[in-house]
Amino acid sequence: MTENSFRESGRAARDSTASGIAAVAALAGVSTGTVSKALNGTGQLRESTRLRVRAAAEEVGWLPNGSARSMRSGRTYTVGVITTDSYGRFSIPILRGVEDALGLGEMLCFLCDSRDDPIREQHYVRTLLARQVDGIIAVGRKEDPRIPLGRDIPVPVIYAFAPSTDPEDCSVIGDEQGGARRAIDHLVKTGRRRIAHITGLENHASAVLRAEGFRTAMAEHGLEPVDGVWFGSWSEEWGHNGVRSLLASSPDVDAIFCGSDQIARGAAYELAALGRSIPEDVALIGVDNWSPFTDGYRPHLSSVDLNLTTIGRRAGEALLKALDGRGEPGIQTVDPELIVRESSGPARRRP
Amino acid sequence: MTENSFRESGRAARDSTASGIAAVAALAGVSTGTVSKALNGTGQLRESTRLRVRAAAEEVGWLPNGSARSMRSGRTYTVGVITTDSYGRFSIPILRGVEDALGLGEMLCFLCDSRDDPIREQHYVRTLLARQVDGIIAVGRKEDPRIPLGRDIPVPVIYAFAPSTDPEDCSVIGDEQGGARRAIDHLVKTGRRRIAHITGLENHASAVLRAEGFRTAMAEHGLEPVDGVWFGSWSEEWGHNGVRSLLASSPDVDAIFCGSDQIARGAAYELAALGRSIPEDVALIGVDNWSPFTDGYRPHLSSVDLNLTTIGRRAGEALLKALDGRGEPGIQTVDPELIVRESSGPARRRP
DNA sequence: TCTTTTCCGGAAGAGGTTTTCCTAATTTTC
DNA sequence: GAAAATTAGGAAAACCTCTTCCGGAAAAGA
Repeated sequence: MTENSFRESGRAARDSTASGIAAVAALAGVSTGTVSKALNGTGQLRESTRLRVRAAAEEVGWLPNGSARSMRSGRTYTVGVITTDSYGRFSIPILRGVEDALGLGEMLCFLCDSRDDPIREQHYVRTLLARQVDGIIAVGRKEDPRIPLGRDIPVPVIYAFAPSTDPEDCSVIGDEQGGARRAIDHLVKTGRRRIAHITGLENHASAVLRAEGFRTAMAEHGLEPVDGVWFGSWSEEWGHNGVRSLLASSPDVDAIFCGSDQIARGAAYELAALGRSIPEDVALIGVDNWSPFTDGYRPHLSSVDLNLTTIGRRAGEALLKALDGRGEPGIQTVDPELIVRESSGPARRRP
Repeated sequence: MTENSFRESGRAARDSTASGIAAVAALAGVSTGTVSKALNGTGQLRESTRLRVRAAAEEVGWLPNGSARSMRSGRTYTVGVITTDSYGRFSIPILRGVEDALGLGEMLCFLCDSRDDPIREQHYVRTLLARQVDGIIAVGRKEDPRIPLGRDIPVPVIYAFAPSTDPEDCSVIGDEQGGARRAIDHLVKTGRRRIAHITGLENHASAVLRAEGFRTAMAEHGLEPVDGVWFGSWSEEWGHNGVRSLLASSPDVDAIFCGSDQIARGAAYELAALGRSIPEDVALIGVDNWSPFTDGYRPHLSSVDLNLTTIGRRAGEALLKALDGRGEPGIQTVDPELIVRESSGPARRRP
């Protein structure tokens, strides 16, 4: 160090206006090429040189210039995430998973909210491509399949939650039917037989798939659904109204599988108001595992967690794979999980 | 057009491997500089040339290379958004506002979730700076002031929701006290006198500020708070418990200002269970205007909306200003709004 | 001491765009 | 029809980093 100080100060003074790697080079008394090698651990350098350069970089507070790097490497280590939902409740955990997966690759996300507007979406696709993103993840809000982002997109595209209608695309989605099956299996295993299903909008794939899963699982256990399937809306209020109607027509129901935690919360309050205790008289299971509702009040609600964060993580991983040339088309499903809480506890022993 | 076709095809053939602007230049039979001018509307060009170049760009599907552009201009038209919250309920609307503001400037957001971990936060700051972001927006989850992102950050930083402790920084926050005042004013104006306040954690600035606003507003109306301020947690369950305790000690309360919609929803159910009707016996107002809770069931809840989206928009605008050299340090507050719904409707006429 | 090998580090170019300067071509003016 | 004025478009540099190719110096071997 000391024997170099003359050279260092000399160069530094001579070239003190340089910025970026050149400033580091000047301070360390080496060429820019050497700095690059020292900082990236490439090339053949004396250890002392490497250390000297590192120290110089530290001193001038050097940070790599991403633009310059991308221009050379052709990669930006950046992905675009387009969500059709205004980053609603579903996009958020998915985003988190995406970030988890991409963070490992030192990648950053551009977040774009298309607000379900095709014009905005196309605009974002162009903007993202102009910024040379390495890939794009399209996050949906519903399970309903969606039209692909576009033809001839020169980077990999992964669809999360809402799959692409093109089977050649890569999509990562939740397993709605599996979730319903887990709920029903659990209810049956804990002794319930008169099971009803109150769920959301009939024109949502999520509701339809859950209902299918419900019917299939019931059939497998040799059970008949109580009063078919009650479609309504995704609101807490529908939980109240649905339960009221249900109990009026089938007062002997002993379990209700609800299409969402909001519906389940409404159902819980209404059951209490009608004098049924949970879980002794009626067991309750929701979907989403959304804590403001599952843990809002007693009893805490059992719920099917679609593992949205995992969906996001898988989508991120799929993208990394695709960037690595190992992309696999097709639809990948993520296993849901049943979170058991008080509302599906043991039934009152039949008298 | 026709008289140029020879030249065009000649150049195109000779240089068909070129990419980017060069490919367009070859196809249009002009130089790259001319293409740049034609596409950007700069320089002195014949209209026919401009059109020819545009057509060529269209034909080869040209998109500008963001990296190259940034390298020349020094601007990336990119901002980093660091949220301390896992993009929770508060960050989301703020983000939306940010995007609204920045979209006008054709800017894109890098979204980073620091998860309240200072190490992660510093990591993201470095990463963002390395990517040459034009600015950074730090989004908080609570109103509690936060330590600045760092010293010597070479780009403007705007703090949203959680202000910076350094008054020289630029922060955009909500007006908690103003929100409380609006709620109380409305209650008093509609004839309520025995008003209580049930709110969240005592060590959250949000709760403390709302409580202060509550006390001040009450004093201004010459009223005494019923039973002081009930601090608890931010949960629906606390709404139940708080109301139960409150009614036990002060059964003549005629309005409750709740620190959140979740608390208010719990309060609503408990009041109903105790035989008080809303709003005839007791009026109810929450904070957040979070529709799953305000519109969850009857009665729909009145609520103070802190206008988070506006906070985000203002933050974005402040950043654009700062980039324009017109940045203003200090704390900027955004006006809240009281959304009146059924729960604060007219009281039962006193017998 | 001279040759061969090994090791360090420098010079230069590429990547895509914008911009400045400058020349050539066209139009205007007398 | 020639000189002046204006306009159109080309050439090259700059932005910053990484990488390839090479030359020079030191070390090792003869």
